[in-house]
Amino acid sequence: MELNTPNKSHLISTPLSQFEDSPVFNYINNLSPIELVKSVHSSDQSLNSLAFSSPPSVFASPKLVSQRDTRSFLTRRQFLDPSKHGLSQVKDANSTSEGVSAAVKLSNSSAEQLGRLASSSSAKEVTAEPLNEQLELAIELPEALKCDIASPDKNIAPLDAIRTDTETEKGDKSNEKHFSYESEKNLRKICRIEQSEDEAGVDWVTLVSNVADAFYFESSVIEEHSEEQKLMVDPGTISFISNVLQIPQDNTNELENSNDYSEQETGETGTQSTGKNKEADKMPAVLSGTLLNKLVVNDVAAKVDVKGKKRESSCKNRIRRLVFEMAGAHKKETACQESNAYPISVQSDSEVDHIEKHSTPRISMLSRKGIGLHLNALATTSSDCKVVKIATLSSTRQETKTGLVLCDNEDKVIENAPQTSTDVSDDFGISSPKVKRPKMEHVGAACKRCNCKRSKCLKLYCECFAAGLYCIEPCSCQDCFNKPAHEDTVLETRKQIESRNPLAFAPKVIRSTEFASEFGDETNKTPASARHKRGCNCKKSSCLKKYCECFQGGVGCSPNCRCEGCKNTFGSKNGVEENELEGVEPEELEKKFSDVTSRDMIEEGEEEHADRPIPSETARSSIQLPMTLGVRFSRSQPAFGASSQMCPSQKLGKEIFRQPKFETHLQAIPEEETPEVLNSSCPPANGVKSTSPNCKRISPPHQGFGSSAIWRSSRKLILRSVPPFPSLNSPHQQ
DNA sequence: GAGTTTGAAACT
DNA sequence: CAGTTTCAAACTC
Repeated sequence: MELNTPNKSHLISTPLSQFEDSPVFNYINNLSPIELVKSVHSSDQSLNSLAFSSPPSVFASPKLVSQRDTRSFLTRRQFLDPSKHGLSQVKDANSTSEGVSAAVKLSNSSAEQLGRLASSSSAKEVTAEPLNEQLELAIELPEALKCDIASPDKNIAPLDAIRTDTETEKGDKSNEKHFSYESEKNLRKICRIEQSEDEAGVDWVTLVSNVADAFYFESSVIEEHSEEQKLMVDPGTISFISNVLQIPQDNTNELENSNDYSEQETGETGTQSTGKNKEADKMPAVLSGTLLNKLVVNDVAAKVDVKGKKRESSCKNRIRRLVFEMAGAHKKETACQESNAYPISVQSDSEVDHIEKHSTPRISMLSRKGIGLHLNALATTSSDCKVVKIATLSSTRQETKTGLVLCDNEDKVIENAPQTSTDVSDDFGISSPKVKRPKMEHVGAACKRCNCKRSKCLKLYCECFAAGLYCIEPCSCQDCFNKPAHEDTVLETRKQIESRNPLAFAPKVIRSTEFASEFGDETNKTPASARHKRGCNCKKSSCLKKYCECFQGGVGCSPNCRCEGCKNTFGSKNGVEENELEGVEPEELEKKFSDVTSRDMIEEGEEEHADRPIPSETARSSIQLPMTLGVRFSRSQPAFGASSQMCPSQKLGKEIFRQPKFETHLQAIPEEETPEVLNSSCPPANGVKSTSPNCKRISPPHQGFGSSAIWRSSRKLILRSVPPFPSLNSPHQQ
């Protein structure tokens, strides 16, 4: 089923061979590796890649350009094969910050790049670098992207090295071939993903064929229309495309095994591809652009061939659907978890193992991908989740603009936290066959199609908007502006809302299980481990219906709740207090109070905590208190994303370090305070997290999470990755 | 599917 | 900050 378009790829490939034969090519090959290396700029291969993809976008509006750069970059990665990516390695920092300039450079320096490829062998060796470094790199990568690649990151170099492995092969191949090959590969991945994830019976084959057609079409037309198309492309589309491409890749990675590192990283650098490849380079960029056009801009791009248009439209819908479905699948899992009290473990053992093995690369991918996952969407199931979260955050920042993701109603993410977990797993390619969304039914329930009529889906009333998702067809909304076509409006609105409440888009439910799971803690299984950030205000539902956000999130009510007659089955405010307080010593109580107080200070909307009994969770060691304070500061910062991101990560790290004790009781303060994003990282609601066997395992040796030391390292990474409060609003922010 | 209930979000 | 209104989901019939 893989690809129906072998012919296409074949056609495309021919030019490459010719290219290779060209004198220029030979010349490049003959270039000494050393020289080539000089040309290389470590940090910014990615930048270059971006530049390649984005050149056309230059003409577009500034926003678009910036977005495209990052997005296109991400997209490219996906398309590029590990083998192809080699070319990209070298480039780096120099090029970058300016996507356009970089692009120009690329074309000019193609020869150099080719030479680099030749020299790649040396670079390839680098690949061997320790995973830790890779992780760091991966994490950092997002930052770099955010920065527009301006700052060359040393870290990046390793990635490049990794990429290089495949480069040698690439060097020989023509860009076009790569492109075709990649597209095919991607398609295959998609198909696989679908198969694995989607049993629903989507017509993947058709989708694939369509996609392939689209690509083909593009390849043929790109040169002619690339610029126009790009200009016309809707910004939202770009994100969309990136998402689509990315998702498949991730999944594929899993499926495809070991090459994750090479692939992922290669993908990044690969995009740059050697100079030879101006054309080749273009291809990925073009693809991204064309896809966008096809998907979104069909209307606009009248210039495209009729054929292409038709395909585009079909592809568009399908692609979207694909994306969402995938996301939805993840969501489904999460949803299931939530609804069922987390019957489903997010990750199977195998998954965990896989993650461990490949966590680093994946993380990097995520960050690079800029999947556009909203913070809300972010969630992690296991320790890996932590990393993932970070990556996502970074990615979000990178993309700067949005974080918005098209949401398929069917698969709509339930709620931030829960959803995220699955999403993340998918991103990582974690979604192993085993993991298949156990409960589609739940998913359906979890997935909500908004039905907004008066809010235009631009207010938090809209679930899609609140979740950082774009509305899609399944939605029954009226006068919807929450679509890629209105990205500017959406971003603007989001910005406004964030200005009012920086955590408006943060996950509402904070879960402490993450850490606990890592520590092998099972205590978190109890709903008490998770809490609603602000608490509910129920008066008539007794917190026994979905009207109650706590209940809906599968968490017990906390002292923060102002509910009346709370009977929350996940843990009533009173019940929790009683239970937790029982056996607590006076000292602990004091501590709890202090924690609560600190918490209150930290949390914006929260009120009255002091009055209320403090849950045992809150009570921790005296050490915690300081931590909390630290978190607060971070939170005070403006951008929700930043605050959430920064705070949580910091908190987490601190907690981990300082309080190993928490293994058993990690929940309390830190959790609540932790930014939603972080929280979300944990498996959705209830129990998924702690309950799932995976959680225990989660400590990935690979990443080093297993040991506290590792954690430290992870922490470092996290901190790095977290930019100082990037605001979603400013797409330009890098 | 229409109408009601509910509580969060938005507004004043 | 408190009170009120608006809104859309959740729920009921």
